[in-house]
Amino acid sequence: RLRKWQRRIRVSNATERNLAFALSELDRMASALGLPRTVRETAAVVYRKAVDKNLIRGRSIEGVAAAALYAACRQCSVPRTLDEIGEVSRVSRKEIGRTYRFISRELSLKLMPTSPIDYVPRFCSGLSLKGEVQSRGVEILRQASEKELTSGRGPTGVAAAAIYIASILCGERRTQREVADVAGVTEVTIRNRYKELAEELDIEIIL
Amino acid sequence: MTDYNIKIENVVASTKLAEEFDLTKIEAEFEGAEYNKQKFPGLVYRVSNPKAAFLVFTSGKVVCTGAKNVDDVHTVIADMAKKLNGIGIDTLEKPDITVQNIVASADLKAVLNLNAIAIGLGLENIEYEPEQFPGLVYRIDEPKVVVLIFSSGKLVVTGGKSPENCEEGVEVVRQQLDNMGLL
DNA sequence: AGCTTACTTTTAAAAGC
DNA sequence: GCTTTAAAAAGTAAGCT
Repeated sequence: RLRKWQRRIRVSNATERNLAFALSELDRMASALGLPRTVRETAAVVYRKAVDKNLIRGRSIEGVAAAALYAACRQCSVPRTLDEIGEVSRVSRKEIGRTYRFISRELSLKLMPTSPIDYVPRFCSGLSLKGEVQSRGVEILRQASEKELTSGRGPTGVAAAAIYIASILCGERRTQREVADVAGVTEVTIRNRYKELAEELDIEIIL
Repeated sequence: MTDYNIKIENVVASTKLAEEFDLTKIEAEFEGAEYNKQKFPGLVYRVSNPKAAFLVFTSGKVVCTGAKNVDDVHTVIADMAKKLNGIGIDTLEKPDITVQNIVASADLKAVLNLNAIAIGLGLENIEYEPEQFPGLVYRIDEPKVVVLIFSSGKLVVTGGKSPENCEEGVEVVRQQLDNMGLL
């Protein structure tokens, strides 16, 4: 029947229109965050899976798109915090977080919590620090992890503290404020974390 | 030796003390009572000795929270009924008091590796987002409680209906961590 | 730098939006 | 889903001196 076909076409149009909108949203947010094409493609895959499983019902396209992007960043080891995703989305950080938990569970993404190490390259380049400092920072984080100094602490804060220490050890000192601004944490957090790392890992910091 | 310092921190209970309440009258008679219908449909009233907070509704139902143990809940609710009677409001004779939730804290006395625990318990069974909150969230089916696990070894058990539920919850977590060699 | 206050998470009930 | 209550855990944040 003609009606039936018209309805299918209408649904199809709506579905395609929604998908197109979601993909443009992913592109817009990814561009604003300076994310590489691979991450956008990963996010698109996550979003399509969510659509295929009818996970959009009762949720906004923008919310699911933001959550898919958040998940994709983590899958690609180039994490952005919920706050950062929230800054380029119309949806609140709280809604993105709740949607992320939902699709993460429904799609069995099984993502490990974000590692502080994955933030090192981005933070270091934001501070114009060379590969040597990055390596130092990563090494400090590995030792910190072995000594149980990262459990329960914010990944960005620990990463920032490790970079702060590494920059000093490499003779390319960055101030706590500079590191704090790039990492999106307060100077107080850098101070608390770096003091703990320096003491527990026996690192001498001479200012 | 099996000293996990399990301590009940909060008990939430509900009951029906009357068929209906005139919250405006109670607000006028009880010192410190707060009632803003547009803000929240219940009247808020705090008491001490034992310390607790009440949410009183026009339906005659009441929510009691903040008590440190189940006995205190009964004591405070009985006191509340007396106070209501004191201002000329009749209350039901034998109110059915239901404990709805108990929050307890405990200490496994061991530093924990939350990443290892996340993998051990199964990423699909837990929630651990250190960027958001330092505790790992573990939902147990039997007893049906939620346990927050911290790297310090401290625990928070919530959702239980009885002190026993909380103790069982701690034991379940302790045993699972022990079996995985993470304690 | 420190102190204080406050928000993050979890849980449950109540009545209404 | 939100609103309101209380409470612990530990990390982070913000305001004030």
